Amino acid sequence: MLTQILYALSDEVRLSIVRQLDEDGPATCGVFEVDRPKSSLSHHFRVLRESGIVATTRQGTALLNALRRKDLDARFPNLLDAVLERPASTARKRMRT
Amino acid sequence: MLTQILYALSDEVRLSIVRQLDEDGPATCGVFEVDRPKSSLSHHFRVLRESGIVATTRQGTALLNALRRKDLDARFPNLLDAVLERPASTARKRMRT
DNA sequence: TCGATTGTTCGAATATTTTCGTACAATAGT
DNA sequence: ACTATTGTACGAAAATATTCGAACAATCGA
Repeated sequence: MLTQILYALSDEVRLSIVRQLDEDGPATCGVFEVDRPKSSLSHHFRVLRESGIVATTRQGTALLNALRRKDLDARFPNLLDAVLERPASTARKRMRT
Repeated sequence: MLTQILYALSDEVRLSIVRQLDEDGPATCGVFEVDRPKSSLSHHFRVLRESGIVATTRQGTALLNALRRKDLDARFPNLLDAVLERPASTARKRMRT
């Protein structure tokens, strides 16, 4: 649901997580530069997961979080790019750095 | 602030107001098809106003609300169109339609 | 000025979110 | 099996938002 996505993105902590995921690619919860205890972070990741913005998969003992860019772009074209203040993506492929 | 805009748009009542403003143009508070008492509506309009999404001007005894499309597009390109699920406006003049 | 129209403001109840400590669960390595 | 590493789940307190009735304010027309 759109409002659920907008709500998830309307929090500075969660938005900063999404920005970092967009810039650096999938990452485990621990690496995020957010000044919060892990139980708080876990809550924010849950909100991101339940709104469909992030997908989480287990990677050994850690959990890897990835931005669901394709799903989001398919359902709400340009929304993620607009929120991330990037030019609208024209289905262009990202290159490895 | 971006999060403030996203928050304002993350409520069904406010989003429906924004959609109606987008489709029908500026309107007074009374005309909106929202099942809420006026004090509740007033609250939602305040949130929309304070986030910079809507501008309100007095028009006789009523208040006219207008979507601040230009300001929004200037500061957060494509955001409003993406939220309204419309194709991104190119804001470019074209010879062909 | 009176009365009708249109919204805002106030205040308090309700609901929802955020926060964070503690306990718990899953996995990996030794 | 034991231990360390990563997160989740729970629960309760604090912070925010929503809701709505009632009172108030601004404007207009007669």
